[in-house]
Amino acid sequence: MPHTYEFPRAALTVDCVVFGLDDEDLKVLLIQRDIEPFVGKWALPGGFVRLEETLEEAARRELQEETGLEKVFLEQLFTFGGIKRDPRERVVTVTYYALVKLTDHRVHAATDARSAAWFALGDTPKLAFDHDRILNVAHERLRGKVRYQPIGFELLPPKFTLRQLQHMYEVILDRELDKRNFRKKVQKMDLLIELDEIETDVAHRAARLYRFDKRKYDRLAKKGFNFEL
Amino acid sequence: MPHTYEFPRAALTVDCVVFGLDDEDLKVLLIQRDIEPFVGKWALPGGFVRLEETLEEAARRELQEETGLEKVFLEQLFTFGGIKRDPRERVVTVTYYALVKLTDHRVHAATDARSAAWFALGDTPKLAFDHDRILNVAHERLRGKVRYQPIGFELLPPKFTLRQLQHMYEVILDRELDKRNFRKKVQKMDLLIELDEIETDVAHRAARLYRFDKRKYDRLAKKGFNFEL
DNA sequence: TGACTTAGTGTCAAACAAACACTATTCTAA
DNA sequence: TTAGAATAGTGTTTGTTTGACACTAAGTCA
Repeated sequence: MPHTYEFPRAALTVDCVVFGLDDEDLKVLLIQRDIEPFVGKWALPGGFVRLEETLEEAARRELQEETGLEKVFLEQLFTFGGIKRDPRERVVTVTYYALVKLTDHRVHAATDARSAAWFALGDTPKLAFDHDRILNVAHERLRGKVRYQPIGFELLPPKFTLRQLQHMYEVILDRELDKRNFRKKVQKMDLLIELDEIETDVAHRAARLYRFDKRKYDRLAKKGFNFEL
Repeated sequence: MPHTYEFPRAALTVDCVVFGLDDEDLKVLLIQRDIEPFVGKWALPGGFVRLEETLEEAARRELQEETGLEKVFLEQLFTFGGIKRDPRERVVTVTYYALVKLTDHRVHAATDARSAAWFALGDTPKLAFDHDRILNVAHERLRGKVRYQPIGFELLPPKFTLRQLQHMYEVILDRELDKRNFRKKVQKMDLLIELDEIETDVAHRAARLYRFDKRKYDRLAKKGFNFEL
């Protein structure tokens, strides 16, 4: 049990900002803390890094343990190392942001009885630690990155309509886009596969479904192609 | 001396990729290690984080101690947490990249007798640890970021010619730019202050000097202005 | 079958990007 | 002093991209 070092060491954690999208808003997944400090407060899912796992492995493990999520898009965000960010002792946290298809993960009773819930961005409670700040940084990163990397598709189901796609960008970028110009642009990129299917269960004319052509994108990206919305 | 914890902890370090620019190339500042492991090998300047300093403070302190550099542009790059990246034990490193005006810092005998030297990118020796990879990530980040944030000015002296500015972009982006189009573009941005001075000590017609108008940029950036080369 | 809802489509004008070449100024060296 | 070498500095044209803008088609529902 004792682990002794010549110099004092900071504790190392990972925290994840999980974004999901529904018909209305961009949402973030939070968990309610069941231990001190900040018992009862909402916080980002996360926890301590073990010596035998990489940072990303730690992030995925915590995500799975606390929210049940697996195999999600996950990317490192920033490392926060403020001296007093944890009241107990020095804790440095490596943060990640994740994008998930909310349709696949509607219900999320956390596996370990801790409660987890989706909150619309801009409607989140005050969070534990400096997690409000982390959430902010993540949101900005998402807004910035979505415009020049095709990560937005991670928020949509595999088959989607052009309207859903446009809506996703409108929500993230927080501005309206012109329907005709938007469609012109994405079609010209030639990264969408038009399917022989249309949406179902809508109370109006059904729209055509598309898939994102990831293989083609990866090929083009290697040759220096630049996705730009 | 004994610092004991219930669970084992990784050591935490910072490492810095310091970029400088001269008339020829983009350069990186390396130090030669004088302790194990990798004695004699070249490496990025860096060292252990102390409990009473933030990550950025640690990076600045190490930079000052090992290379004499102070008050440089410094931004967090990425956190590397591979399990075996240090042969001794688990070490997680938070990396930063710095941009310095090489003209101000031509000679860098390191203050603590460790030797430090500038290497042209693409002409660096094999580095200690995973520092080659870190250098690569930093180089890519610089290439990406220079196009939509006016950080390139950090590599130039306060007063510079349009030719120097263009050359800086050509070196970083690794492609030639059209002189007239380049000048048109930067002048239109209206972020350069034309000085009543021209360069000296050149064996040909002297060019006009300019300054980057940081105040104006900061004002515009707040209002959502987007620097794009 | 009429009303409602969303799908899907094209044109024009303005701004921007990319290609392109010559004259002007200063210094150097014969 | 003058010819040559080096870089400064400057506009136009053409094709491409962006942004504004409105109607018909298809399907659902009452």
